[in-house]
Amino acid sequence: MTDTEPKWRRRKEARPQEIAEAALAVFAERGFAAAKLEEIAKRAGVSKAALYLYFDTKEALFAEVVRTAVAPGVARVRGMIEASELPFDQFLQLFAGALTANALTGPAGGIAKMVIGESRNFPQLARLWVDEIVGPMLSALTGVVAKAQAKGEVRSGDPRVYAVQIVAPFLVSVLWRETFVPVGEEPFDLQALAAQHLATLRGGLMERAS
Amino acid sequence: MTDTEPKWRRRKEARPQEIAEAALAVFAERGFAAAKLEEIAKRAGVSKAALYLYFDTKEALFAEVVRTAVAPGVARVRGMIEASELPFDQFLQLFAGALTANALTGPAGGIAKMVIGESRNFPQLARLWVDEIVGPMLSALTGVVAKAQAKGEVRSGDPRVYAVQIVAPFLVSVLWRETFVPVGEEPFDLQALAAQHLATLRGGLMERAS
Amino acid sequence: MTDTEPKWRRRKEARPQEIAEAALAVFAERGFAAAKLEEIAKRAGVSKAALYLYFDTKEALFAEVVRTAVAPGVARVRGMIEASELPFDQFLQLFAGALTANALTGPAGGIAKMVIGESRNFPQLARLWVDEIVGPMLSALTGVVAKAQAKGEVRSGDPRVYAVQIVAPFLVSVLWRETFVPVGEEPFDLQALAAQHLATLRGGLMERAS
Amino acid sequence: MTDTEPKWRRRKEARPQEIAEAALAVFAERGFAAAKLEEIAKRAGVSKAALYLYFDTKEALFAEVVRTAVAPGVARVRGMIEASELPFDQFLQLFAGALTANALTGPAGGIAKMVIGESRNFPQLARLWVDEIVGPMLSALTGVVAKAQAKGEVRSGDPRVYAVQIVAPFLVSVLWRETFVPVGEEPFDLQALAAQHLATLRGGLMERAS
DNA sequence: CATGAATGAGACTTCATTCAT
DNA sequence: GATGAATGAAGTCTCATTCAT
Repeated sequence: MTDTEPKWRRRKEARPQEIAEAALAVFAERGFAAAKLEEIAKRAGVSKAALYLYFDTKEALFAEVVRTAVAPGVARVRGMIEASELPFDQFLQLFAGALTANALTGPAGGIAKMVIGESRNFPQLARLWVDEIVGPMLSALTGVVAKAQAKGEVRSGDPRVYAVQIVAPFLVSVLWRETFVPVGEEPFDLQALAAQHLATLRGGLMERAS
Repeated sequence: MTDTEPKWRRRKEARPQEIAEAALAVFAERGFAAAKLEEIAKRAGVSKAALYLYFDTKEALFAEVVRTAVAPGVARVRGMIEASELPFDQFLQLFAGALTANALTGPAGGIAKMVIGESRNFPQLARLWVDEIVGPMLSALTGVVAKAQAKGEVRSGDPRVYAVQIVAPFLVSVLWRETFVPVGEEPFDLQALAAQHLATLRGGLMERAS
Repeated sequence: MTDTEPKWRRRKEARPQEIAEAALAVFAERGFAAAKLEEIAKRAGVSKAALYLYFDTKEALFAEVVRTAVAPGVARVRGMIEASELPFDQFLQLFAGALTANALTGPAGGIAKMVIGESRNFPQLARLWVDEIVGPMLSALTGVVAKAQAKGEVRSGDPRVYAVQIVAPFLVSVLWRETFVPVGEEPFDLQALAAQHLATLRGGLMERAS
Repeated sequence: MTDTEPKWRRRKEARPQEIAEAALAVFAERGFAAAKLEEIAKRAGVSKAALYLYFDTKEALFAEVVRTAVAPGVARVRGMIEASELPFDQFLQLFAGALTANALTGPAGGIAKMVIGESRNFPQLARLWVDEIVGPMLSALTGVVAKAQAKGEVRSGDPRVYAVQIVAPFLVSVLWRETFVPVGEEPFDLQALAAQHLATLRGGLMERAS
């Protein structure tokens, strides 16, 4: 009745969220099969059995967690698409800035690992990602490129390939961070990489032949 | 008398290779934890127990398989390094051609998945790969870029980042093939991608500002 | 409503004890290697997996069980030592009485078998027993004998050997019970053996040469 | 044809004997279940498969080995029985001497361990030993004691118990050697033990009360 | 709601035993 | 006769999942 409970006690309503976060972390680190519910429970500060109050199976928890992690990304993609009215050069800058800000902080790396690593074991997962995230993102980007081509801002060529060229270095450096930084390798400075990448996209890698 | 199908055949020399190949396939598909020795054995056409005649543990089999898959790659990297005396433009062409030829056929995608997916669970594996493959490859490429910069062939900028920019689209399209093609997505045409990527590297993505 | 026999019952406090007892019995009968966890579990009325809630490995269970069986013995040895102020003759009687009472009822025989049979495979076990049980017991007995020698109650001679002479028949008859009685041999009547043994110790086996 | 073979090459006829010896050693050290055929084969210098040329199963090998180890003992027991016409005092001396000489060198300790440790798993083994060795030996000794009692050389009392009293210290010190000496304990000097034991049997442990 | 206790299914691994050479 | 190669059966151990409190 009265508020005799210590103030730091977590709210019941927060539980599913806390569990999902713990699960995301563990799945991202270990992969699906090697992740133990026990560890997830411990990190979430609950008992193993409690997980089943909120999720039916390990698989359901996994799917839910990955799906949930998608939501913010989706919104951001939509934003990018809307920004596509800008001149292409400015668009790129905006886009790179968004990627940098997000990829730096967020759990994107861990999620990417999971999707890559478990796609064969969970085709639904791959599908979900294609449908909800990667596909839209890639089409949007492709569309922007195509539009820019129409406006004469971008050279001719397969716009889908251009899209990959734009995104790939960011993805690779995030995977690098997840894979090799833990064993002592130098991470990439995303900020610097973004700047240099933009410059290259603008003018090529090589000195003007002239 | 007639060929009465013996229960098993003696093939000491062939077996380890056969097992390693089966293991590579299964590990690449499932990841370490989800791979079952039973399936590896079945694909190799031997009993589970036979695996232990050639490998001490599942982990040892995994490590060995991933390590072995490295060898051809190492040789190729060496080749690239030697090619570094060429004009940078020609070098790029050669390099892209080599990647294309190899990444198209080989098990590179599956191996990449394994390394990315299991690096947290097997840090030794990540180390091995950094030390033996990725590290040398990246340094070699970085070195070539730096040399080209000294000769005025390449713009100023962090050569390590340039190296990533060069390689990233190839890596991403291989991961795409492993991850999303199995669920019905269109693969990338590496050949075409290579051509367009080289063009972009040469002159930038965008139309000359004039 | 009625007592619908739940699949299992919660008995946190009782379980470890129950398991330990079952394990002791099975180990004593079969030895370490031949003992199957399945049988231990069945006798304890739990599943195989439940054993691992209380013990980390089969080996740990074995060690723990043997170690635990030690405790009462230790106390008894201490008691004997305190009794050492008695005249030697009375001491012997007390000692034999204690051995008889214990060796008759307890699991001593089974434990002895285990220690003897598994000492090579588990040197730690042999050490534990020497340090905690056999060593102290033997030294205590040796000390009592030596003291009695000093008081002129016992003939000259190696007191450690006297200690063995005193104990050996009891040990042998317990081993006999464990080894040959199950195949139909007559057991020894410990009570009678104790009486006759004491008499012999007092006056020798042979008629006075006169 | 000609004797070009190195002279140290083992004869085929020696094989079974060599295998049996190796097996005895391994069984004595490890017990039946923990003994690995691989180790036995290695010690005998043959392949695992070769064991099956001479013995049908592991169990058969075990039984055979233990049975074989019996033979010399049987002969010795017969000898003792024949010596039973001697005055009891001299008989004891002879008997103790024989035990000492044999128990010191032979594999008796290991065999005793095996019989004790595996009697529950191999009741036939226990039976065999009772029937062939322990039983005859004990009856013989009991008989000698009884005869000596009839001649007034030995006090009244259960002759079977006397037999145990006579033998027990020897048995215990051999078990001690097998069990605790490997972990660093001092062995008993059988010679000295024999002497002191005989003295005790003659005149008791204690100073004449008078 | 929450959890400690329990379990069944399944994985890796070992080993006595057999087969083809 | 001898052996290297192979296997089936079995054992230890793990873990997602469920029950009783």
